[in-house]
Amino acid sequence: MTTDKNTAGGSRPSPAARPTLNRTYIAAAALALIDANGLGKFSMRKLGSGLGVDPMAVYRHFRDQEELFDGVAEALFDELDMESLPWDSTWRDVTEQYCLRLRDTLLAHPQAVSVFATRPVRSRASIDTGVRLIELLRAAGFSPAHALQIARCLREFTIGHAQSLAVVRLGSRSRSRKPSPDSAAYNILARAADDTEIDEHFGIGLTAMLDGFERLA
Amino acid sequence: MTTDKNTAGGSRPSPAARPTLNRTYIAAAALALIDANGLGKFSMRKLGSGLGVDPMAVYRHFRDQEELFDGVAEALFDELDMESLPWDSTWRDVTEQYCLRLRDTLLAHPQAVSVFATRPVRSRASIDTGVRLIELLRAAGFSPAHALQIARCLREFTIGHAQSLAVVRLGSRSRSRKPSPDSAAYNILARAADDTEIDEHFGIGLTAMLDGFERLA
DNA sequence: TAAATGAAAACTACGCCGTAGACAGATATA
DNA sequence: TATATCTGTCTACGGCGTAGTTTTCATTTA
Repeated sequence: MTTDKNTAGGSRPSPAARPTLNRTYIAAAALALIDANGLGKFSMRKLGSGLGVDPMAVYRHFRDQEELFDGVAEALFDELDMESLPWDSTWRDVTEQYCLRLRDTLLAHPQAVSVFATRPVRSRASIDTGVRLIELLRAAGFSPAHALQIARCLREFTIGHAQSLAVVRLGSRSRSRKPSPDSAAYNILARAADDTEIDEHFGIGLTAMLDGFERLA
Repeated sequence: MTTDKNTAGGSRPSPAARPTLNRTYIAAAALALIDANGLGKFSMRKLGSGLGVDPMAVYRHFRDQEELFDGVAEALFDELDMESLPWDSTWRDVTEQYCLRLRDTLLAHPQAVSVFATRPVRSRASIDTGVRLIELLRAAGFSPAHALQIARCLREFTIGHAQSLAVVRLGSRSRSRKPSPDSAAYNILARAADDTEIDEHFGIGLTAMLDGFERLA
């Protein structure tokens, strides 16, 4: 279709203009495309055209779209920069920073949150971080089982929160903000919702959970 | 293509065999299809064929696939049967049962969890339940803002947990269960993971959170 | 009874999608 | 130089969502 730049002969536009594809570069481009247009409008063809490359070129590096999305999730994890957490601080400090950073990073990519939420990240970096977190909790006096359970709970709450918030913030749905159906009870809800920032509760829930975990030590 | 049952004339297979389409019936069929084949393999055409109907017939009742999925989320909410919660018990009892029921219902449809997680349910029943929950928490001594925040936290943790668990349970990915990379630290994690049921932590996190909320009253 | 109405479902068709498979050029290895 | 490998290209197929149009049929009205 757009064969105007590759004129019949089949020579590439320029030799070293593009630095050869690789998984992380492609995954980053895919994430950018999802950020820009939403997951629903993503396609392998658009990715190829965004990369200035034939759509099938991506398949040299990823088996299929699913595996590419695994790569996108991995890219999101890498963006967390987990090594820079205050690992020498208290377990409570570390876990809280972990959650906040996870939340902020996901919310920086609201269109990609569900990609991250719907698959396990199994990269080496991810596993190492998990191990490190468990070790920290063990050192703080938690049993191995409790350490694992705490880590799981925090991760799930944070992702659930980010997902929910991303939905609200993107929210192309729901035209009628306040139908206000003459019920006093509903007005209480509406008023409370008006007065409450949509993300204010995360800190409260996190504190509540961490407080609750203290007594497991 | 499959015109063998409608032989040229165009008469339907049987007059009253199918009770005319409607939103809830179609949404239930869509949910069943998602349960059976996964969200990725769902298509409007398969839905039509599953209903014994032309694919375009569904568009009489839903604007497009997105709106159909809204209907699926609503069907999931209705399955929660929120009216039957122990509304006369303590706030803690009610909220705990709410979370457990939400969790169980979502896990009964692991392939559809992300449909529920990625859109707000705005049906009358859903809003009424929300209002009722807020009222209950208010009556228990929480401020309107805190009531709302507590409800949001519990919902997000529960959905995040269900999503995570659904991913693990379906998990067609990840062939290598235990690569066991000779690290003692890793072995601790692996051992803990072996000894810890994958869903055991939900109760712990829920209790921790609810304990933490007690002090807000 | 017969004609008019209107909703429900079917049919047709368009452009986009994921990706299998064969191929071509560049680069590394012998 | 000969050969293998690695990367990106090209072609093509079947399936997809859904816009636009037409058909069917139950209901209403004359």
